[in-house]
Amino acid sequence: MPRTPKAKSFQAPKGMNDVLPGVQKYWDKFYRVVRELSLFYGFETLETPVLEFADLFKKGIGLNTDVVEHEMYTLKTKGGDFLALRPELTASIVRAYIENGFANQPQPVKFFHHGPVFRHESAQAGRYRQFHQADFDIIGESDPVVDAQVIQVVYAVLSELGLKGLSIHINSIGDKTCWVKYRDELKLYYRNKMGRLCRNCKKRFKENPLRLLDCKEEECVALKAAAPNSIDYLDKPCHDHFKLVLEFLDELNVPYVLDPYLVRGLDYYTRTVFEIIHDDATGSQTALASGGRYDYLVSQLGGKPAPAIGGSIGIERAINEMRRQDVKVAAIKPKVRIFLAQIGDLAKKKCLGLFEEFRKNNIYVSESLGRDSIKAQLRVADRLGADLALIIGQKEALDETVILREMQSGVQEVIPLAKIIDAAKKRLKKIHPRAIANSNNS
RNA sequence: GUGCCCAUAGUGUAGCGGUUAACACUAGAGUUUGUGGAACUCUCAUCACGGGUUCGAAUCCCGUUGGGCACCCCA
Repeated sequence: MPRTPKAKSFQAPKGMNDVLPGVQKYWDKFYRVVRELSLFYGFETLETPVLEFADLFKKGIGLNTDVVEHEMYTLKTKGGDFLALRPELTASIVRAYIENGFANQPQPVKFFHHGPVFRHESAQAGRYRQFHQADFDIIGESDPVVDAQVIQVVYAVLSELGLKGLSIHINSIGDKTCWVKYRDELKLYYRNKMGRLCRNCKKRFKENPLRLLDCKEEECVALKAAAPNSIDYLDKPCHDHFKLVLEFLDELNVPYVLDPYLVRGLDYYTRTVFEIIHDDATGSQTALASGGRYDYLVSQLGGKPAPAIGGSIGIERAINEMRRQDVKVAAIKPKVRIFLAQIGDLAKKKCLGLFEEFRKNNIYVSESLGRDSIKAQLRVADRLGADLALIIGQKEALDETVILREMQSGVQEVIPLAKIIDAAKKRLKKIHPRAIANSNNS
């Protein structure tokens, strides 16, 4: 049933947020870091549509996962297509890989992808209905070294952001052959303990015993302690693979914790799975990033079989953590050197022209052209911390002159309009002998 | 989807059944009209929305919406 807000003024839909100017500097920082590292590690940027066929996710992520079952935004188009707002990036990346014939390029292919994703769940701190992910994926390579590399990039991004207290939780959940054995073992273990399991877990026992290990109910956690580990049921190839991943991580000197009970909520994972977690003082943990290997996904979505691994960072979570840890981030905001003040329409016109000229000379100028009172304009100039104010009044506009005022001292001089750029440059150089006058940033 | 808590100017708060809804900061206008930083004056809230109880509601009750937390799940 359709519903529109009753309130007289509109609000953003639940769980969807405006990113206000005040926090842009964190986003800028994030994108700067992530772009730099993706280039350095050889990931090529890929962008995919926000909407995909709903089936892509049903098939890719798994019908019985919460993400697909309860959290997907779906819609039917006029043409009758069933589309969905992407709940994650991996399935789209794989689709793009197959559709654009990347299988015929030198393997592996390394993609960097970022953008908004959507999940219809109840919003709370660090959990939104629209949030952003940055994804690193390597498709077409099974060597465990790329597992380590993906983990390394993701970890590098978070630590380059200045985040402290990160730990990498890692596990291997094996592949199809291991699962058969392990699932049986789990069922065997839990069979006579059914009575002590929570309601959800009773369901899990039937549908997906692996998820029993995900439960946080006290009873279930207790039972879990003695449950068989997936690691013990890895077959030889999976075991060797995992062992090498860990050895590579040792070599990279990234801190990790073996977490035998780490299983992920998406069906496509095989072998390596990981989460990068921040533990805060109160003991609560937030996953800032996660990922894993998905060796069957490409073929499952109709491509020529290709092994793959990926990791994604929750951008909002990373940024929230930066703010919580009080990471110092400089705003990308040019230092205001010159302020243009005017009185009268003719003067406004002259200011408009001057504005362009300063821009071409790479000098950052500011203004408050909409304000008519000179007093109010100078107040703004002062607040912005401008070094110089250039004032064009009615008289100056007619004379083709400009008043150049040094804000600090209040000393003024009348300069011909034609010479103002040079005069202003010279004056700025005097005020900031070391700064390069034509750099527009401090 | 479940449970608990919350909602007053842009921000942070006061108000606890009867007030011109208060205070601080911010913002805008101004203090004899062409010059900033101080001071002062003024301006900015249909008290989230809708309904009810009451002579009277920001204040009590119900619903909605939104926010927070926990569960669930996840980034």
